[in-house]
Amino acid sequence: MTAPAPVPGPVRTRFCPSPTGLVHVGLIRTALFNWAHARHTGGTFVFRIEDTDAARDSEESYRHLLDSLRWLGLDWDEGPEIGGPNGPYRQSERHGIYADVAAKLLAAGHAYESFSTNEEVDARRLAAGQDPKLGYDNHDRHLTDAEKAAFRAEGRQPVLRLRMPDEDLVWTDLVRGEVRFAAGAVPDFVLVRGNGVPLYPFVNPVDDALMGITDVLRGEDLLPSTPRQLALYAALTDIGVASGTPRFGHLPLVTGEGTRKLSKRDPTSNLDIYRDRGFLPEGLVNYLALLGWSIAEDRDIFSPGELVEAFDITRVSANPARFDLKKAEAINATHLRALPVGEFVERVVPYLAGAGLVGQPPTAEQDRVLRAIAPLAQERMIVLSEAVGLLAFLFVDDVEIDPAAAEKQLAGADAVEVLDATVAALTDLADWSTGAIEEALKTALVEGLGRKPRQAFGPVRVAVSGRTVSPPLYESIELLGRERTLARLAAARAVAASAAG
RNA sequence: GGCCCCGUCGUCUAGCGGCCCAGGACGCCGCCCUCUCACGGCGGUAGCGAGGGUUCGAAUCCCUUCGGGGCUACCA
Repeated sequence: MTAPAPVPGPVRTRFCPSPTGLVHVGLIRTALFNWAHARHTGGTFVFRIEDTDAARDSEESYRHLLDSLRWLGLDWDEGPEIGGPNGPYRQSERHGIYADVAAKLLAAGHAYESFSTNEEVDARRLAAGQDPKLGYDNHDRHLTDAEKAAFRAEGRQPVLRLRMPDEDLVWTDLVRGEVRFAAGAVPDFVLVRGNGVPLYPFVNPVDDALMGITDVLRGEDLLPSTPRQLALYAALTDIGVASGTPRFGHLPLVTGEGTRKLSKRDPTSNLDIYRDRGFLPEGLVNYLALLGWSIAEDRDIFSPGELVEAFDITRVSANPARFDLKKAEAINATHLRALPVGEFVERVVPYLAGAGLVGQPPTAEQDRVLRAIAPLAQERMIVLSEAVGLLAFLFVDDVEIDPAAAEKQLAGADAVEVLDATVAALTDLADWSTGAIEEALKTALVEGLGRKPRQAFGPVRVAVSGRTVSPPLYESIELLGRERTLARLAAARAVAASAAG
């Protein structure tokens, strides 16, 4: 077969999920590549909802899908809540269209009515010494009117099958190059069920054709269904429903820990967990884009804008890609650190507010503290939710001292001595600033007590922040203020004293 | 079983016949910086699945083989 004639015109891609359950990261990666390809080429990105499975689809899942794409910044030009010239964009609202196209296909002879039951097909395969797994045998292609009438008289409802061409089915895959299926390898498949309900392999290409989709980028799991769609497109083009065959690009599968396709059951496949933990949308987009694509030989950090600028579908790798949480976190952390202070504060406030630490919006004082600590916090976080544990001590009256930290740093007479010296140094400190605090503490603890900095500041840190790990001490003390600092030092001293017995 | 896809460090990848006794990133290890933790800097670890060709020359092209994966519904 010669290469099919492409759909003419500028690029039009689409994303067409079913609203069933959780939003899968592999699905999002597919959406991302379609979006990036459309944006890069100045084309159009169409969003269509394939909600034809009433049993599994849900309105909640539908809303969640829209919300997820919006959060990631994957904006669509045509689709739900936006509309467009090729709507409606929910399959559940398009039923009338399919019956009409099916009738035309039947009338033109591209499709035919088939009455064979699965049992009959298997029996014929077996009788011919063949493996029943080969499937339907194209037996009903040339039924006479009398034969059809006889079947109907038995009460049988025929399915509608597409007549597959007797030639190799070939296409040049955007990511894999030429792919070929031998003539006869794919049986005539079902377009419409006996009960009149059209099937996915039929409605999906019909909608793509009607919506003028030029480039179909989808998961590799759908590659085996492409020869059927090629045949369908040829038929649709013949009857004037399609204006050509789209280009196909089969994206590598996203795998989980092993080598298997990342399943919907795998908790790590759920987009929500990344969002809830405080991944930045641009961080996740950056990482997801790396699953099968690379921007340059020596670079892997980029913004969505830079992705669009550089994206080239023909440079997408054909290998399966494993989702690596560590790398995703590293990429996100880099984006987090690069955030301007104001923006970081804006994004972290919902997490802090959610934990009851600051108001929504924060008070002027909370905002001042947040902005001051932001640069120090940013380089210690990989996701936004970590701000809660890291910064809580700045927004409460009294800290709760972590038992393990107390055990480690407040366990003896040494700690008492250090804390006493610290109180003495800070109580009347004239200039309550980071620099003056640092100088006062070094003088009192390092020089005065003759301790190594490491040992000197441990108990102070735990007293002030409640933890052994915190933002830099002097800055923290300054932001905390004299009153709370001294109160915490006193409280910690009591703990240390009782431990010292 | 059949059809199809894939095969470079542990992971994601660069590489499209000489620039590669293979580059980057994450991870891991070490050192430096240092009030903790990070950040940052420096260094290290580790790979072309195997076998045949083609070629002056192959990670790159061809074949075979092995391995991994996907699909095999009147689901989507």
